[in-house]
Amino acid sequence: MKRHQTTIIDIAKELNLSKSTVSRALTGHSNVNPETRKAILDLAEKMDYQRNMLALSLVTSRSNTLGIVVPEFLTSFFPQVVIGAQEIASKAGYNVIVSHSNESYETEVANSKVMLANRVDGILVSVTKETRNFDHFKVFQRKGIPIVFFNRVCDEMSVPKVIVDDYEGAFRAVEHLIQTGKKRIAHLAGPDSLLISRKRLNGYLDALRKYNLPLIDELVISYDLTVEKAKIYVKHLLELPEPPDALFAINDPTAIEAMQVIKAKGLTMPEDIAVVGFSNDYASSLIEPGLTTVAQPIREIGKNAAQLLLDQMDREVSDWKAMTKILKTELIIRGSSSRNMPTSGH
Amino acid sequence: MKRHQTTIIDIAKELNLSKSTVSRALTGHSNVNPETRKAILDLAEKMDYQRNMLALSLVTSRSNTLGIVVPEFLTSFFPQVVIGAQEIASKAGYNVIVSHSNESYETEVANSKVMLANRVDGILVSVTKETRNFDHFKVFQRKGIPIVFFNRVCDEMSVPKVIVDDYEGAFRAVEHLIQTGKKRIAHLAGPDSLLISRKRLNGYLDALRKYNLPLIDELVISYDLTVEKAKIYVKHLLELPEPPDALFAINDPTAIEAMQVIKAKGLTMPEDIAVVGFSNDYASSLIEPGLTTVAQPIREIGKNAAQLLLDQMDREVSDWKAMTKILKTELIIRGSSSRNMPTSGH
DNA sequence: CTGTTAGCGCTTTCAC
DNA sequence: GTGAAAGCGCTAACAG
Repeated sequence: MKRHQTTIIDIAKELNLSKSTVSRALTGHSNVNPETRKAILDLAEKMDYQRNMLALSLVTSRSNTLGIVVPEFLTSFFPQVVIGAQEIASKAGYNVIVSHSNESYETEVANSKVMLANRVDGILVSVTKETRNFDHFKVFQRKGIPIVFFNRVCDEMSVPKVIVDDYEGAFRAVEHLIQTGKKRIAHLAGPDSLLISRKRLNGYLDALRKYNLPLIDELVISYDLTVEKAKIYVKHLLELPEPPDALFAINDPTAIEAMQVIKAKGLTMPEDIAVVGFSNDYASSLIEPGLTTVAQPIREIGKNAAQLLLDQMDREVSDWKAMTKILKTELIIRGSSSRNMPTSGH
Repeated sequence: MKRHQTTIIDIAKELNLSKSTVSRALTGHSNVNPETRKAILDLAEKMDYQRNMLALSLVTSRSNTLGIVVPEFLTSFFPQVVIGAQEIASKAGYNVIVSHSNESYETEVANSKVMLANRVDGILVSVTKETRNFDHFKVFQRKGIPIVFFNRVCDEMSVPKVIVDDYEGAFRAVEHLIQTGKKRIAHLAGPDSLLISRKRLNGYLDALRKYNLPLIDELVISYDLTVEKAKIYVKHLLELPEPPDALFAINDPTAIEAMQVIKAKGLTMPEDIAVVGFSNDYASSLIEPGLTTVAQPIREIGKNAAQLLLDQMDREVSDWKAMTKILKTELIIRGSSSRNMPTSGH
């Protein structure tokens, strides 16, 4: 199905001009006779002319496109980051192409190749839970294409990163549980491959330590972030001879799954067991009781990451700085951990 | 910042071959000496060669890219549609570029131009609530680029569309409310510009009619789908001299906002007022009581739309059929409209 | 099996 | 002010 789109040559022929002149008029160069320019612009409009960015990119060797590679698109987190990033990108005249990897390493590798093949001028990345090898991203560095990680970052690459104070946030969350009198605090952690899992785990551990609570091995479980496993492990925890009296979950979706299981068992929150999540997803304020959680500035993460990327692109490769931007979190206390709080609401 | 990416010429020079041979080896053509091929493939790998899709697209005049234009990215609806569409697209070897318009007509027009400039081979569109003029999409038709609408479709364009049985779904929802004994059923409708608003409104009206309930004008309100307005109108409804005993909302986010207002007023659901939404968003099962809602097969919408688009691309322009695919909805009854139902849960 | 050539649509010197 | 020509990276005839 061969279609023909209007080109500058079509316009040039129609007006008996050279394509150079048409190009100049269309791109707003100065050296064009005002009348010629007007004729060109009018005809272009009339013929639905739309500049071919592919050809432009080929000649300028910049695509004016940023790539975003995210691990999933199911929870509201990544779409929101994308909104933030897109806002900054389009202000700077860049288009954005997004790909999600469905938490699959293979797909992530394939997606990164698509970004390369489409000659993105830079990429924003948050890796899958399976990703342990980062060669497919190191290629970008070798080629001199700026890369910025956010949220789920690659520890071994020296590039800019945008994260939140995961350790601090986790510490405060667990401290809060301790201060409400909880003693057997469980932690449903993420996979060890993710830095955020390890950081949040460390926050948990240090909070216990600071308040001289013993670390109870059976109360700390790393899992793969799937809904099914979350359910299984929460059930397991609740059926222990000495079940936990509180649960700190790696993120809100996990915490919410936990709450469902807890409710189904007929236990009450926060008395029987208190729950704290991480992120402050939209659902956290809707569920009953409201979910206490460590709020992250999600859209800001996207904005900061995009800005950092744009900053790199203005610089020489040698000038790239591997700075890590750490955004603040805020503990939001709701009914899942505190009886004095509104049971739900915004 | 001028970077140089490996090209087939680099490989050709290194191996003392012509770029044609390199091209043939890389694209898997048959007529290449196995040894030469291996040498080429190995070197390409070693040099991080990545085919330049921009150049390819220029010569083949197909970009192997589908565009998706959605009105917003905040609710889970559109990201889920994108997941479905992307699944089908990538199976067929197409990349996807997504743009959201933030419910702004201006942005939508700009986004459609970006799609054109990037020479997408087809687009999937759901329009903003502001869109009343469709010229920016008609250009695609004129250029012979297939276009498929979904969810928020353009009524005046004769192209394939994927929707759900909005009328039917709304009718069943309202019928359900009537059957639980409700008599003063309000409807918080969407803007009149959207076909889905009108269809759902008609379902509402016909249900009233069928059961001989009077249409009470003050109970039907069209609004702009913003959170703030939802709150204001729900409050208004509740403060009427004769407030409604049920509310059918255009979609789940609206219904959920309504529920917050109702709870804040200390009213109980479903006794004081029953609520029904549309979509079955994730949050609907979490909120307390669970939200009765008309479930749509969200991901299927994306899959069907993408498939319809691919079908067009295999055909001559003259063969395009403007068929409308209507997917089934299902009424999911939860605690917001029925006391016998579980208060929440999946 | 491999090389040569033309051309996709555009910008950009360099002339005139 | 405008045109001619080169070239971005690649594929696809057409030769050999």
